Amino acid sequence: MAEEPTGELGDLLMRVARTQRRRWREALAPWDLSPHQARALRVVSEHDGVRLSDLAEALHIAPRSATEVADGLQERGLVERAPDPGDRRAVLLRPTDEGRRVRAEVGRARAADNEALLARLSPDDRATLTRLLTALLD
Amino acid sequence: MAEEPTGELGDLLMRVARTQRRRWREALAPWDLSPHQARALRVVSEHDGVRLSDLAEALHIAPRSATEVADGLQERGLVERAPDPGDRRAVLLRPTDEGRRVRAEVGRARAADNEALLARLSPDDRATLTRLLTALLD
DNA sequence: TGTGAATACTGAGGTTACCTCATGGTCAGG
DNA sequence: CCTGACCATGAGGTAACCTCAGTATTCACA
Repeated sequence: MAEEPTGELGDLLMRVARTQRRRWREALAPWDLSPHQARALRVVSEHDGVRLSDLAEALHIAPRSATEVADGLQERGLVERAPDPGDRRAVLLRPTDEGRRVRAEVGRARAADNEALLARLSPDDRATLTRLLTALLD
Repeated sequence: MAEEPTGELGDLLMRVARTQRRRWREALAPWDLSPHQARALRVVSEHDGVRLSDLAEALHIAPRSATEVADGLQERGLVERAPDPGDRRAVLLRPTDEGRRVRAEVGRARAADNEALLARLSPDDRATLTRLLTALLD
């Protein structure tokens, strides 16, 4: 039972996305990070001082779940928790040096992965694709 | 913490896919089916007489997990199990009348959903998008 | 033609990544 | 200074996967 032929354009889009997601997951394997963790590391690294609740919002998950994502990154020594000086209820997440290093490596891997996917498109085609996809996002 | 600006083309693609996946999940809500179950119902309806192992392959999951997907559809009365006359180890899945009806409804909903997504693209743009996405699939 | 290896399904039990609800500490407006 | 909202997290639950083992059956072939 092989793949069915590509029917709708929507199907096609989902298939490309699925392929890319799989590639991305594989590219992430050397660091033993889930896509979600990698994204969280990026958010934390970019904002330097991120509340758990903000992380939850960025990741579109419940605040309680952000605690667990942060736990995972903290166990690996990639982020650390610090009290928010302006609000003693809150906890701020910051990248460790190791976290910054890993995040840079992962960023490079992601760029390379992206480039590999798009290698077969001309610059014109890429611009066109960007235009069309942007149009689909409202 | 709002959405970050769209950086890479790969990001853009994933965002469109994610939006579409969410829309699709919502469109499926009236039938209380997961995307996976809907896909399984489609596979079963199209082939009339599908082994569990074939379903597993079509869904890219372990055979054991296909049993559970089938259980879910059977509980809802959408498919039924029957012994394979040609191999007494195997079980064949068939849609019930209700299953066929639901699958048709879901198919219409999916088509409408797809159409809604693509409404803002001209026919030319759709053809172009199809070409570009196909190129990305090797 | 009997027999060992392979195959089909499923029970048992584990993992992951989410969730809700409850709790203790903190903030802020009246 | 008090009441209601808000922050993070413990406790506990669920859905959708997985592996491993077991039973029934088929198949290859000596």
